[in-house]
Amino acid sequence: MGQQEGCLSQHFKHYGRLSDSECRRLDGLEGPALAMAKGQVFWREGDAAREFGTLSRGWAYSFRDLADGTRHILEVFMPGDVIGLREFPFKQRLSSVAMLEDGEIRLTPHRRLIEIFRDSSRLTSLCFAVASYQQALLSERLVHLSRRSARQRVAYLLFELYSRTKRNDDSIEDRFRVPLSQQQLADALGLSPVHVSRTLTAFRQEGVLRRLRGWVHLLDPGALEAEGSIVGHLHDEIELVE
Amino acid sequence: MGQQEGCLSQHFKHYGRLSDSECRRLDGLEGPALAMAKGQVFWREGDAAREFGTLSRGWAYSFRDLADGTRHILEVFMPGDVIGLREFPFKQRLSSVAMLEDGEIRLTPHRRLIEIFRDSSRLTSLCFAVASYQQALLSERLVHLSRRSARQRVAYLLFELYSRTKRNDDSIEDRFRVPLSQQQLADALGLSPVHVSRTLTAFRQEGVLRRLRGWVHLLDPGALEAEGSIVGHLHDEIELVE
DNA sequence: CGTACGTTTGAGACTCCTCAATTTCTGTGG
DNA sequence: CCACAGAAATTGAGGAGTCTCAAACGTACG
Repeated sequence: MGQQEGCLSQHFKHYGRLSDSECRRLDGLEGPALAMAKGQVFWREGDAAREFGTLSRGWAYSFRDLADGTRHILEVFMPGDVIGLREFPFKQRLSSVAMLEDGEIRLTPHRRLIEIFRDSSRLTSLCFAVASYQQALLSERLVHLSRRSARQRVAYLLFELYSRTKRNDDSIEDRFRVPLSQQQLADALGLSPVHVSRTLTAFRQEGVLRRLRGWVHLLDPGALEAEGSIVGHLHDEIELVE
Repeated sequence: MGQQEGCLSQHFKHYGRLSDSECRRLDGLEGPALAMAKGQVFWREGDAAREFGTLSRGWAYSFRDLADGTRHILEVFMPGDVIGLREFPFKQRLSSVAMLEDGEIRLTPHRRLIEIFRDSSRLTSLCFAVASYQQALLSERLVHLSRRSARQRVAYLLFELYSRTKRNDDSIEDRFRVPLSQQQLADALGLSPVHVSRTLTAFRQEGVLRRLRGWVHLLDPGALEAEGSIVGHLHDEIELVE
């Protein structure tokens, strides 16, 4: 999942097999790579929504800023992910999106998607699948953030990122990237940064994981999975109907 | 939004204008009304997902039961709402669905939806809109449940239900139905039932609202809206691109 | 080498939870 | 219409978890 083109078809392949012509059809949608700098906000809540994006390099996140100054991170995107597809039917962005690090984004105008709708009900279903998977991630996070302890929340989010990393690259062992600061983890988990720090320290002292410079070394994946009471691996349960 | 047919087109109209033939096309999808009893669970997490539903009478909710015995309510459905559309691309239900009261549901097999995809890119876009609106509600709830006080959570949920009620029936003044017990409100808000009770009592004593027999009498909508820091009315911001 | 940012640690306060008892509501049968 | 049983809601008291504020420490980058 690098700078090269083909991210879109790569991503869609998670949801069902693609013929060569369908791959070409999808990859033909991708615009040129736009360079994005760390911290850059490239969509803002309320902006006109005329295209969706594919993150071809770097990590990003979507967020909402509230009146009281707090920020909530809704989604964390990793390279290869599709961004903003759920806003396709609407005129405006429902959340802002910013880069966690330097990267590249390729845009696809919504009208190209409508062409797909006209041409291929198979690809239409896949678009639905992409959007639904993201919604499933959101639901899952809602469940895990509402009535759960800080330990459970942190464990859940780290395990989600671990699972998604493995989905993209099966060769991943126990080290994976988490380029979020503790402030950002806190904003994603609804905790204070201070308490995120305490929780991570506790996990380190218990020998569950170690964190350094944007990487997590998972010493005891089982313990983390149990702590987060992960029911099943979402991407295993989600299978596209043929 | 009663027992009669036509719920589907009624619901879709929220997202864009429909021609007569499109209305007929949609309403032709609805199966016969199935009677459901209060408390009845008609989909269970993991069940095969072969159809979506339209709630033609009564209220319902979707939920997840966790290993530790807690339940989390993800969505609250009111008459006219579409249920389980987001599971269209998948084989299994991602959450269970149960009735809050007696009612009726009409089912539509997923393959009928694929026919729509083939026939009409306009209706395809509308399907996307229906799913995306529900996702927007979920995101909104995620934001409001994560780092907010009990007062803010309760205010937010009640105001969401108030707004959605008004979306369906503009003549609503200040009384609207909320057929959820405090236990169920707690399960939707990630609070204990005890604290929901205390919070509602506080609102009553402050003259914000009164609750009786599944109805809420809103004495001071502005106070509730401010308490929940509602940014804007979701359904105003969401407009389908033509 | 200095500055800015991110992380760690400590102390006290506050919100919300749990447990338990009591009261009110709702529906049913006499 | 009233009596009763079961469910739902209220109220109280004590405790656990997380927050805020503040200071010290570590790390990256100019």
